[in-house]
Amino acid sequence: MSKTKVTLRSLAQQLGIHVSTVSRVLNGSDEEAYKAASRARVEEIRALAQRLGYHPNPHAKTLRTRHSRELAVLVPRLSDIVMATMYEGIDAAAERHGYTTYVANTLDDPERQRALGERALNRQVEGLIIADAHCTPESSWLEELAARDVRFLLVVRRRDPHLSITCDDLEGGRLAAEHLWRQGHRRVAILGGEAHSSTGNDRTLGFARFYQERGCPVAPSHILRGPFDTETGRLQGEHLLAQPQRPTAIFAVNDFLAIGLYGAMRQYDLVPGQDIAVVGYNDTPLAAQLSIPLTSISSFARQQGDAVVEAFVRLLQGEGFESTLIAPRLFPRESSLGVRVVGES
Amino acid sequence: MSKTKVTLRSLAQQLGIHVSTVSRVLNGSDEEAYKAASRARVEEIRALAQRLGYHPNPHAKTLRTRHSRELAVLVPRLSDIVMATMYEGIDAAAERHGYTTYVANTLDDPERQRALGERALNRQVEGLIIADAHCTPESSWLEELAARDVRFLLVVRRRDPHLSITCDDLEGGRLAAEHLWRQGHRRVAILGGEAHSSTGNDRTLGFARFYQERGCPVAPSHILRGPFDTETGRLQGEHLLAQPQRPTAIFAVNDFLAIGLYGAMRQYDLVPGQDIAVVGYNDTPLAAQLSIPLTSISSFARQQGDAVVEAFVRLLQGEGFESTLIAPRLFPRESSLGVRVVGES
DNA sequence: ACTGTTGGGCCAAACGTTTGGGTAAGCATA
DNA sequence: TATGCTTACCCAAACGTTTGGCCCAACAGT
Repeated sequence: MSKTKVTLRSLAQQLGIHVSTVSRVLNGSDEEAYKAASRARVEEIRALAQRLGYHPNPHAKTLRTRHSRELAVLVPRLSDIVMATMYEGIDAAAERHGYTTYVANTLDDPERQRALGERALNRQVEGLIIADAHCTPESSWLEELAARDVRFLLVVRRRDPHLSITCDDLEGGRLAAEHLWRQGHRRVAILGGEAHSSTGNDRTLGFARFYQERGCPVAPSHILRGPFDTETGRLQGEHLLAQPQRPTAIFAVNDFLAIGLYGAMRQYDLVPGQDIAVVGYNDTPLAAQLSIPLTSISSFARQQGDAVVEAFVRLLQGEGFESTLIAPRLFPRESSLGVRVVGES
Repeated sequence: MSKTKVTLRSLAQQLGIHVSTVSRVLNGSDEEAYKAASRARVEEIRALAQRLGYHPNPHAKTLRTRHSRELAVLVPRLSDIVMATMYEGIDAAAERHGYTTYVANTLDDPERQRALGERALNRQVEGLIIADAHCTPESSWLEELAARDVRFLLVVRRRDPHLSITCDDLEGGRLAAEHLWRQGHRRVAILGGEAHSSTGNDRTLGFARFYQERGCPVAPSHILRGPFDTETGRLQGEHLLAQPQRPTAIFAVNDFLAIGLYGAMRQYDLVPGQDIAVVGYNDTPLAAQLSIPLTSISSFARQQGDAVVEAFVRLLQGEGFESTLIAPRLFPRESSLGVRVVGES
């Protein structure tokens, strides 16, 4: 095939016309094209480009126009199914809009976050999509970015006042609480996740507030914080179950914590949904497929990814934008139904 | 801060020297640098670059050198934990070598695979890492690539004779078989995954061959093929369990199939590891954390990702390379231990 | 006949690098 | 004194685009 690269110049040469004409024809609208060349020429140019399989060199284009049509995405880690799913949404939406994306694993480490973010910026990306923001102020990187007029958008995790697209996690926590409250659970516990993440905080807070408002606050000793993983779920589960006054229901702010909790319960010969009600979060594909299907709250990760890109292209086009909350939804399943609540109530 | 972009030229201007000198100093070795400028100058240039935070424009660099130091990675989907984990390995290794990677979800669709791969090539990436190869010849894209001298490497899934880095899945299947055979299982079944993927095929084949060689071939009706997901695992599990002569052990070629199988078993009031032995594959983090921990075979996905990048940089440096198999390893857990095998044996 | 206007282009600079050649000054050597 | 070798640079072209101007011919209007 094309022994030699097919470029704007090579096309122009073959047609005996100037490269600028070819350029205008090939990347403008019809209108632009017909302004630059006659009808016949336009046809001719397009046909040749088609036949030879011309593709503009994106680096040259970027160099010239200073627009790379690239976005960088920062995630804690891609092997987290929620992040991966969210990123799929980003990827698909970016593709629709002709953007390419880089993704970087920051391991939730502020230093790596900064380093990788800056590297992306040096690579001339047009903006940053940040999915690993910490709501605790260990780092002022986001503020610096804002001051430097770098365009960025937060997703999944928020940190006000920066623009973000997130699930309404306060509402999600409330949903979980309401679900359990309705079934009579009064002694409940929360596996609350990392304190630096708004997801863990908001879900915990939304849940706790619901019970609080009904005069039945969640015992502080029943609110556990820690990493978002299965191992932690097991550990914290063991801890809770060892207590004299066991909770009758446990809300885990993500499904992995819930799965770990399942494991802990099994050690105590307790059955989720039978002895203790369990509610998870994120509605991971696994939730519905576990032996005992897990009640979970969907945060619509894919949609979040989609939405953040949509927001970004609007932003890049100079349109305004405000932080957005996506409504969560609870999917009730066996793990939280049918627990007979006994005792004081 | 840097109101204006800091470029080679801007540096040169401030020092009153020529841009080429700055270039040579800034990106060559010490040797190169000292050949291009005096000791004092070198210091001066480096200091200024440092102070102003100079970063070369990668697009200009690529345009000029025709080397983008970018790799594209094609995966079926990133929300598959195995792929995500493998990609983390790629990402880390690429970072070490100063390469950047793009990743694209091809949804295991040959057309998308081709389209996204070609798009990456048009973006001037230096090579393709392909993790979604089909071993069935619906598409001859790989052969075309080879004919065009495009550099690419397969990972996770192989398709001979193209170069690949994969887990030794035949051996993995054998490992599973040996494990179950030793515990007396003679009536076994396989959830074999997609027929277009070498992973499913090799694991199935390795397993079946082991039993075959011992005069106890796996019944064809006990070898089920289909998608790699949990839903399929449940369906195929239900199918197997409904048969009059139930298998006493089931090998699922990935953990998701196994988890689906758990669900099916529960419907029949059968307990994994007690009534039927189950072995999965990939040793997903979840496997060990399930209520009934799942015996699984690690394919060391992360290492595969790491290795494929290492291989790629060697390849790009013109060094030779041969397809490599990574040894799998079986992690025995509760799901496959302690099943009393009764009946003819 | 003179003055616009428009259609159909061409020209050249610029984006930020890299790199194969200079070249002038200074010094040693023959 | 002529020659050669260093040292420390400079020059210019090239990578593939985009884009603000410029230009010439043909035509319309007055």
